[in-house]
Amino acid sequence: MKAERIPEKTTGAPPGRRRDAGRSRELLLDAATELFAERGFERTTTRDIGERAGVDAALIARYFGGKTQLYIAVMQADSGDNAPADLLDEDRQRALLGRTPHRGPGPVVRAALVPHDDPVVQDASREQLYARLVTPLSERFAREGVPKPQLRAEVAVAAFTGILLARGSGALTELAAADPDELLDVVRDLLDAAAAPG
Amino acid sequence: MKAERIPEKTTGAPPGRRRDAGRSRELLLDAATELFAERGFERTTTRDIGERAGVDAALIARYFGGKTQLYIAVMQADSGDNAPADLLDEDRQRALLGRTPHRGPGPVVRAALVPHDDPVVQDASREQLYARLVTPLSERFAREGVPKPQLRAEVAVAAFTGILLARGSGALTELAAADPDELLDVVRDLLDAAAAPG
DNA sequence: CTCCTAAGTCATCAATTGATGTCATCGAAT
DNA sequence: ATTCGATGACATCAATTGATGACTTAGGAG
Repeated sequence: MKAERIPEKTTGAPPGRRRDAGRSRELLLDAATELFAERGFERTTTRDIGERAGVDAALIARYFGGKTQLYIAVMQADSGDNAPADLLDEDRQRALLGRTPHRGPGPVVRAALVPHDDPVVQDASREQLYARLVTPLSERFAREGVPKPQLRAEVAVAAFTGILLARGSGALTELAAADPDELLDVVRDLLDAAAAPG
Repeated sequence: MKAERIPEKTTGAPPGRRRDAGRSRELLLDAATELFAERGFERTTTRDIGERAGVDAALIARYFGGKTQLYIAVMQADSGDNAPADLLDEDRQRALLGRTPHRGPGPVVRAALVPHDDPVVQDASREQLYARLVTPLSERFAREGVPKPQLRAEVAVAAFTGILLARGSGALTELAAADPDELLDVVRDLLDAAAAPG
């Protein structure tokens, strides 16, 4: 699996050094991000991550401290580029729905439905989840005078996450295969309804 | 489920026989039903099941053939009392939402979001899922002239299952603690929206 | 009461998995 | 070229978990 045979020796800047801790770290982080999104934390083994990254799995412990801390690192990276997100914004919906058909929700969103063993991780992801999705939506509902803003926000997040998870799981065939824009129409109907009681 | 007592050695009375294969089988089945709903298949160990049932875990292999077949038995029992269910019916929603606060979806519904390792189990639960929930809803949509009936039905099931899962996971506090009837109002808004294209 | 089968208990196995330690090797600085 | 710290490969450990088989015992048949 050491297929990463990049330019042997280029100029001064070494983009393809055979030994590069930073690069190995990145490869592990990327592989873990994918696998955690596809299968979740429990069903992803460190050996799987190492194999997909093309890096020895033992380096997970060295560079991150362990599988759990690697998950936290993935979560932090995921949080980095996603600021507080309005779940009712169409662009945001499209971004969360994602382009890749066979991939579940990211670590933070996933935390809404699948609790984590380690309470530290659970609290951290929950905090992110509320900060980035639930609370903004709840405040928006409150601003608009929607009756039970907090509950409605949580229900909307749960429903949306369920759709993401189902799309990744493949159990619901048409949902898994649906074109993103086509799916977006239906999802918008659902989420708009959360904002419009009665 | 049957709320039978735990065997008491002191009573030599017939109803609490100390050795009763049928009873032990039932106890294991009930305990497994609870635990699978609470934690899902993977995170439930045979030892957990045995402990909650008050029965030696080794009997799982004897009476069911193994953990996987026990799951199938739970699924069959779950399918038994639930005929094809209209997800838009309020009583049905209430039944699926359940009374017990801290409990996730049953094995069949759960299969919509969490794929199973064993393809045999996956197919069986998927078949049940479609027969009992997706297809009836899809046909109803088609009957009512809703545009993309199949996709809308799958999205509705995914959203509803997400809510069930979130309620069981406890990550979304207000959703987990909400009164069933209160929650039902919000859920109805969502599901009705699936039937009414924007 | 005596037996004998079904029921239950227990020890243990094999596979998986996360983690750790050791050792070889690369590669940059001198 | 030499050296030495950083990097990675590999073997292995300990814990978990599903499963199996041998042994013990209850409890009804005769």
